[in-house]
Amino acid sequence: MKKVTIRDIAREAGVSVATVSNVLNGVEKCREETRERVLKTARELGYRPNISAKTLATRRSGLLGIVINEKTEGSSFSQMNLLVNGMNSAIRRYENYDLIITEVFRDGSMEYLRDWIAKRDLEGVIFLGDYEEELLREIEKTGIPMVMVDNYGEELKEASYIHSEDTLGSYLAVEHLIERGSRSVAFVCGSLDENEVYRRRFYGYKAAVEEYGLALTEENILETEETFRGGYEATRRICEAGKTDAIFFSYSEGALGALKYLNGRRDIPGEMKIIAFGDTQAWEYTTPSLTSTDQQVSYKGELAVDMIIDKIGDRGKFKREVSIPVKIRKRETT
Amino acid sequence: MKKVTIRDIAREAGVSVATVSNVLNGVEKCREETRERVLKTARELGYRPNISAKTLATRRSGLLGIVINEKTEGSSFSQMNLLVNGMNSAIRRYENYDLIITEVFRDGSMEYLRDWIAKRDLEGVIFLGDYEEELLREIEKTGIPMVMVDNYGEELKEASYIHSEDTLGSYLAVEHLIERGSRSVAFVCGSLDENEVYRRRFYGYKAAVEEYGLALTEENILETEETFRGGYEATRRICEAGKTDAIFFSYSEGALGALKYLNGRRDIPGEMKIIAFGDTQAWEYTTPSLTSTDQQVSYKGELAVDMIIDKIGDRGKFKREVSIPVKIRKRETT
DNA sequence: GTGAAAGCGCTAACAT
DNA sequence: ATGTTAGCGCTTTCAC
Repeated sequence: MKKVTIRDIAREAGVSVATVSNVLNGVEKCREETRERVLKTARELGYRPNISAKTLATRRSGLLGIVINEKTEGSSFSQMNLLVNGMNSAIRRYENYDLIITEVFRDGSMEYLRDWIAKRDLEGVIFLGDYEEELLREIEKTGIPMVMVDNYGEELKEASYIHSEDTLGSYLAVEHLIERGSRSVAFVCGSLDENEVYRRRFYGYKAAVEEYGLALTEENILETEETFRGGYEATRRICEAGKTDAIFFSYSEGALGALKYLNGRRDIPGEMKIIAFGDTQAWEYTTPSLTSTDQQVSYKGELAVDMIIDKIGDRGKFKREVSIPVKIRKRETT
Repeated sequence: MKKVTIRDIAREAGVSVATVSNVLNGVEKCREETRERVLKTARELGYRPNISAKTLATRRSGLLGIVINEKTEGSSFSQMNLLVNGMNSAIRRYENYDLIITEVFRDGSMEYLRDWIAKRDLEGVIFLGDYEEELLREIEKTGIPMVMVDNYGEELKEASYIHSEDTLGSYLAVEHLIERGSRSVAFVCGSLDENEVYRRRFYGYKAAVEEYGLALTEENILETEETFRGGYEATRRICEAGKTDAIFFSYSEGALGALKYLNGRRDIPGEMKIIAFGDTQAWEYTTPSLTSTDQQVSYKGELAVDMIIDKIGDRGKFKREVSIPVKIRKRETT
């Protein structure tokens, strides 16, 4: 079964390659009759377009890059698979596009990334999670359309952003804790310095705490490593201090660590309430089941693809910022 | 910054494009002096190869396809991200290769997949999880090198397979339960009919049960949906029957559902022991922490890439089957 | 050891 | 409405 080209179709259908190309690309420059004949022979011959040739001729590869960072991906608990799931659903709607994937490691990935984008003629790239501003700026210089997911970067002028309603979501989460009776809520997150997402969530926390007249104390703000263990340790410290009756986790793994520490030591939610930013089916099945905020991860993925394709159409101009609403899933920890 | 081509390099370095091409591809047909001059100008000009052109000329795209199925990916708990993590690590070792990804949905994905492979000139494809035999056979007909991960398919003659030591692993897991004092072990899995992985795990279970002289009863074998809920319901049924003191979960989510049901109802591990096939960091932090079998998922991903690249080198012939050893991570549920 | 030239499959002027 | 043709950037005989 050798390769069928448009030349074969042209010969067989008795037309020129240009006509075949036109028909195949939906260019309306021929009469219906020819159109159908070309389409028919194409089908009969089992023609499959060769994208490399097309790309070479047009500079359009139909390739969207997905960039993942080591940290996000290494975590067995991350919701990256849901994101990718959403992207895969969305990409099916765009016949000529495919997803190509890479991972950025801590060191010197910039040159790698630039090469990657250039050599594959990527048309757009979606970044999942956090990256150094410098890397992003360098990539933006190449002029490629970019969409950032779960990541804020004030300095990029043309990239679009998708994230959760971090501030509002956190406000609602903390409000929920207070409504359930809490009088002192702790806020646990990763590095506030390095991570705008956590800063936003902190603003939401702060707003709720002040709004409801609770004290905003330093000991109630804990920056930890973003792991199960980080949550466990934070909870231990909080309990040892003994002044707090609820914890908000900015990274959801932490909440599982918290439950581990609390079970057998404190009554949940009586003595300690827990809420986590980020929902997972699993949270229904922890002991006790975990109240959390649902960020519609899969939908974020779909949106990312739709947005990047829009941007490609708009020739890369035009920045957008989309916040995905957050819903509270109330369960046993509150 | 316009596109730099080998033609530019040739002109600048005062040689022909053929020589540039040779040098760039490491063909040893010129003297050291020319070689260095070409390399130097290439660097100075900021040359980046154009893969589409290369692919068009050579039929080698440097693209490896990853196929995911809807089910695996939709599960927020799947370890797909770890697999992809491993693949991304491995792919970095092969300068000319990249990973392109797609998802197979339940219906009529065969034609889609064939097109995908053909139009992108994929050099090899890695399947994660389960697919219909017919689909796989059709793809194999195209002659493309295939590597299957966590999936057994007796009928494919040239594809290679990577999976866990399912039978031995299950044997060890059940043996562990028995050694901890169990006298009646239940086996919970998804559809045995449809899934060879579960059949293998069942053989291991059966072997251990017989080896240690326990009874092999029908009520101790439960086929359920492979979800948290499936595990929860299975556990409820087992407890209501009241004849069993340990459960082996072939899909690890089930174990979380089991804990949910058991906490407050039964003493773990006193009255009921639990073990799950498939480890996750999270299992350290459940209440109680979950004993499980570690299948080195990330390593599987690396191996998949290495194997497919080998196959591409060998021109697609030569079938291999690799079983990844399974280790038991003993925790509080046993 | 190096160069000239044909060609990979497709697109897009430009002609007709 | 359709055909001719010149590339897109690279590889690869085949000559020199």
